[in-house]
Amino acid sequence: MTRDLKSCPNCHGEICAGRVPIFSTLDMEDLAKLAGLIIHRPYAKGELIAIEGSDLEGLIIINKGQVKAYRITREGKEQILYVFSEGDFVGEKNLLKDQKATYNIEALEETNICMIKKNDFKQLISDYPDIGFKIMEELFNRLDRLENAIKSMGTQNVEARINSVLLEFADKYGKDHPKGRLVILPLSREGIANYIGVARETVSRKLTFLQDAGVIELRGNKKLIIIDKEALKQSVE
Amino acid sequence: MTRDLKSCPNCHGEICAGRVPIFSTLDMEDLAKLAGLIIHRPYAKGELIAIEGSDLEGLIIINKGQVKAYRITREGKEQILYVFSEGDFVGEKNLLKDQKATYNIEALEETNICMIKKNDFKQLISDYPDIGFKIMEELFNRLDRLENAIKSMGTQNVEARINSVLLEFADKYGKDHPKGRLVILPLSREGIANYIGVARETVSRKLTFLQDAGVIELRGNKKLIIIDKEALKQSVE
DNA sequence: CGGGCACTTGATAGTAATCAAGTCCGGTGG
DNA sequence: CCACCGGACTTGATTACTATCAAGTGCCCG
Repeated sequence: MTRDLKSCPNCHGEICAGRVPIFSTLDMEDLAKLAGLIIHRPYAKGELIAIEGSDLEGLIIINKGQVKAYRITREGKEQILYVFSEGDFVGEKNLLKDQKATYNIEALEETNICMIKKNDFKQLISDYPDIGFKIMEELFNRLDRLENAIKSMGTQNVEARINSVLLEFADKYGKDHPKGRLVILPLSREGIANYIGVARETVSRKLTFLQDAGVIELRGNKKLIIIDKEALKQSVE
Repeated sequence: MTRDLKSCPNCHGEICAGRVPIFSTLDMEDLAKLAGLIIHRPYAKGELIAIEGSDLEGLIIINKGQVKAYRITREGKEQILYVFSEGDFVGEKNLLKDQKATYNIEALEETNICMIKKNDFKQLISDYPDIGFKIMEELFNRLDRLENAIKSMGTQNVEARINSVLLEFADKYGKDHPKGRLVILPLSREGIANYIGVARETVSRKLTFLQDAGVIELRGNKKLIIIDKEALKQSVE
């Protein structure tokens, strides 16, 4: 993060900030002011944007692409906590406390990020309480997801976990399709396994099981079609 | 929550608000103003403060006592998400969105709460951005705990889960003691089991195992002494 | 002193992890 | 265009762990 942060060629500051939900309450004039505070930087697939235990200079906003936030467990396994994509922010925990990053952030594909320095951002929230509310709203969503994840992880219910991750991806990365909803998976089988905390073989088995049950249709390794969304929802709650 | 909210006999508004971390940046004058907005209410042990799916009128602050926040899983098991005690707040998710409560809140003992209505609180944050920052800080802490919980739940590592809950309770409910740290457990074995998502028998077994290993010493069902804190920390990370 | 409740302890069974082969697919080079 | 190669995925067999079922045991309170 201490490397050269050059302006990214793919986006202009104004557009970038305007696309982000947390700034949706700002008008053009405010956005223009904000644009000056933003630093851009591109990352290649597999490149680390932040490393657990290192310092973060500010808030990171995903402008294009996808990233995963993960930790390595004591057993050496990767536990993915979040998958973020365009418009999401990350690194917020370090805004208030002078805390080190609590997880690694890695680009899952070619990704452009915008960064706002800590103090600039704090000032921004003081000036525009609505931005603070937006941040809180997003934090509530994350808490919600984690609370749900814990509920399903607690009950030893691997099936429910797979189903809810499929529904989550259907929401974020799905397109409508004559047979149902076509989902382009941001993660490999192993990635999904690391996300929901099971072995990768188990993911394979459960997915083929779901296919046999007619709930989904696998289309190679990166795509699948959700045919019976209700069946997935049902077993989640 | 729509029942009679009477002023509680055990506390005066000013003191109540002053004791709460999120209001620590307010001076006496502001606290006095705030006091007028607060509604008090006592709850008996076992009484429900909020029910999943019902409306919440505002932010709840625990003034005295302890509460648990939990959901019932599809298998009919209770999944405890949080244990809150004096100075903690809860019900924040409903402040911004007009959302129903996402979990039940139940008093674990005789408990007094303070409540601030939604709109009053939003106004308060707009007027005092520092309160918003305090709230965010606490939300970050909760995210942290949940992220850690997921990490240890993902790895099938029941021991790590027990150890981290012991460390958590040692922090919040522990007192120093010649042999180590005396912890007064807010939850029964079953409660602990529901908190970390295992069977209650497993909690018993692991605790006796820890006692045999000389790491803790059980003192009846409600108290224990942590003798070797480092051993617990070690296996958590 | 007796009853009830929470906790402990033991035996069994189920589920997912792990270990171990295969199989499929995309890419590369002939 | 086809054959080969490597990586990711699938499938199968075994193992390990925890849930579940089932008795006990101890403690608190009347």
